[in-house]
Amino acid sequence: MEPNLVQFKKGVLELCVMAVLARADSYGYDIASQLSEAIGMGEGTIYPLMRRMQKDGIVSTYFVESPSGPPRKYYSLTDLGRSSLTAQRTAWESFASAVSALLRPASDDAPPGASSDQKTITVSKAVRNDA
Amino acid sequence: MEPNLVQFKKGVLELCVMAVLARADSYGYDIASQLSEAIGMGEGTIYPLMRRMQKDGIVSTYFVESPSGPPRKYYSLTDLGRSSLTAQRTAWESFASAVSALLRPASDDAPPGASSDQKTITVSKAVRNDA
DNA sequence: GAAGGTTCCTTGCATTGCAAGGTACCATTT
DNA sequence: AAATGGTACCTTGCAATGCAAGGAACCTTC
Repeated sequence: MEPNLVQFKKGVLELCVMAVLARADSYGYDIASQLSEAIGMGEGTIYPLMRRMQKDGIVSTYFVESPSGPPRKYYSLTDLGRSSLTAQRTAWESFASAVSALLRPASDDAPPGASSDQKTITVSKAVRNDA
Repeated sequence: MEPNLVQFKKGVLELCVMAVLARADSYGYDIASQLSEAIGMGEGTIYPLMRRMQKDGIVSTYFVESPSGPPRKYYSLTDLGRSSLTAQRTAWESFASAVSALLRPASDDAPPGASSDQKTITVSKAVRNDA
């Protein structure tokens, strides 16, 4: 994954982790692998993240022996985690659509109920004298 | 805007600023106002950001007198800025669609050409003993 | 001249993703 | 049995960066 995605990844990680766990319980190394493929998350990121989420009551943990290494620490979404997922998913969707709206070039940004401040600046003829 | 969006805002700001400037040149205070409405960006954020972008050759600046305050420092996308916008827009779209894919619950995540590692973990019967 | 909006700016704080490094378990190879 | 390499856990330090809070200057209105 190109390194210039770095800037986008911030903060959505928790949401992605919750999404992964909503499908099935999983353990750190595997979550990291999945999210490394999907959005380029590094492994070093997952453990602090998971600890934070556990501290916040989003996930609970249990151990399961691994056939190929140290015991796996599985994470499971709590009820709080599930409701947090719902909330954050909504927040993400609204955020993403706001960004998409910004991204589309036309100026049809006056959907029904717009605030109608005197927000039209009309840069008319700005004299340039930049370097 | 709810404070729990904070986590999503990171890093996309530059893209949003470029999108705003692609429509029309603008000045810090106004960009901040627009993005404050759209995605909840704080004013204190814009000035370091703009300086960074100028240093990186993404924008150039020129001053225009204001009828209602100190002179406005207008920002204009450079050619580099325009191509950067294109690139980052693409990156954003692919990132956003990756997150959306994660977010949709079904497990149809094996599109043509999947890597086919032994990636199927099947949590089968994990014995829970969490606290 | 006080108040308040506009417009620029800075400093300090806190969050947090990442790279790099470390430990340990297990199986296979030499 | 030593070495290798994959799995799986973890930590430390760095760097980026969004924000709140504060400040200064310009302007208009009361």
